[in-house]
Amino acid sequence: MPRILIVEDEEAMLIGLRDNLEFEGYEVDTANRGDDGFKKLQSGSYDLVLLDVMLPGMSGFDVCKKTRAEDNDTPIILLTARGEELDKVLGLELGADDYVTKPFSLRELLARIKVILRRTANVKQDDSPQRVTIGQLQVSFDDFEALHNDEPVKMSYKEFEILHYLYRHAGRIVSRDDILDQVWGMDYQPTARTVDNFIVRLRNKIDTEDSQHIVTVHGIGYKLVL
Amino acid sequence: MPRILIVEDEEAMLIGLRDNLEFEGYEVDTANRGDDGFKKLQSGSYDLVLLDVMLPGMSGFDVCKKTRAEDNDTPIILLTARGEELDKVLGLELGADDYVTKPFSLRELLARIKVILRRTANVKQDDSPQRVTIGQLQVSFDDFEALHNDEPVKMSYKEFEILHYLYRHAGRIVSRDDILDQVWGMDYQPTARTVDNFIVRLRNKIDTEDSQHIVTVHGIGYKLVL
DNA sequence: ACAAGTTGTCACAGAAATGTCACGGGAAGA
DNA sequence: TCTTCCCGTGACATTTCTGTGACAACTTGT
Repeated sequence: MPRILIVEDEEAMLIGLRDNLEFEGYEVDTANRGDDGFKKLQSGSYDLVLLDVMLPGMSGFDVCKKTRAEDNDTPIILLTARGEELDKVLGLELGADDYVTKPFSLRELLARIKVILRRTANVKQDDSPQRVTIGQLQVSFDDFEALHNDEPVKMSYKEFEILHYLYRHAGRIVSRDDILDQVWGMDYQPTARTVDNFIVRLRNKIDTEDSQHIVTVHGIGYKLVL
Repeated sequence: MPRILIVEDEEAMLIGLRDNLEFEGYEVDTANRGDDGFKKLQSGSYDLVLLDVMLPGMSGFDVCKKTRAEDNDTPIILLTARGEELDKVLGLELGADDYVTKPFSLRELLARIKVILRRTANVKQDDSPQRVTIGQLQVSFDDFEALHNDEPVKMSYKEFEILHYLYRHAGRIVSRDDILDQVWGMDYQPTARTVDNFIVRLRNKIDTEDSQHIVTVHGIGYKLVL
């Protein structure tokens, strides 16, 4: 099911949206500050974002612009209050995909979400697989391929899985247990030491002498910095 | 460079689109009435049309329908306003290839244009000779023929099928199960080992010592590299 | 600076996946 | 019926991947 991020500071609205979207079967994540939302967006792991304009930390407009500036194409629906600078939105310069004006009907919002998800689903099919840059590697998680200067780099399935997990949570700290649960599953789990070993292998392929992308957070876990 | 026709009555939008598309290197022609646009389309000399829905003279919907009725396959992207009968568009019954909802981001529109042009470019290529080069072989999937230095190489039906499947997904990884499902069908399926055997046979015919075209991706499947 | 706890690194062995081969059954054609 | 060609299988060799333990190097708090 598609993953949706809601960035909204008004508690009641946030909860209302979350519950309804979850009821519709979407996976929902939330943020109540603009800057937090932006960070979460950087992970690139959402299929769509509902973005309030008036936000503490960073305005929805800015989140939108900065996201696009990073070549992040995650579809964005802006939630604007009546009278807010609609011109900006309409002027196309922001890079948002759609917007709704508060107060809006839930059915209308849901319809728009569906339309956009459907549209992007099509685009994704046609488009070549997503390529992301991590350190000195160009990685495509879709077809398990990693390139360094257009030369393929060997990576095992587990290495891809771990890197993918780190990537989806880029910028955030993940514990060894998180990784074990996600990649190995709750049932069978090797030593926590095993994770370190994979980290070493990944580092050898990703990091260079002058740039560390997989950072150790002593006592807690690891963090992927893009 | 591809030729694009813009049919749009709103002056500002028309000019904005035209300038941007020209900047991207497209050849652009314009019309500001539905009936004019339709006439220009009849010449069949465009690679793509951006078609507004709300138009004087003839609606975009009608232009779309009549164009298709004339067996004219020029790709059409509809420019719809919010709230317009999206259902119709979505139902594809009109024969449009895609649509964007105003307000749309320019980057999105450009992306869609590229996708469609690429798609149709491929189709055109497919009409021409059906002989492809895979490794040291010249293969024609239509007449089940494989040549190596103009000498026919024996290949069984199943070998062709598997190679064809790999070829259609060239560059992407296909699992043994994918191959089994596609070539043998969901019902009867031999051992996964069987696939390996065919891979060996194909490799003997395709690969040379210095160039591997059928690559194994450990733990996942195989990938054909052209 | 020291001790205690964490993490980095390495080589190795068992496990799992793949490569390869030869053989038997079966279908199509002679 | 006999031959020939494909196909699928199983056994075995080979390659690749995983997980572990040992030890070095590093952090942290005292």
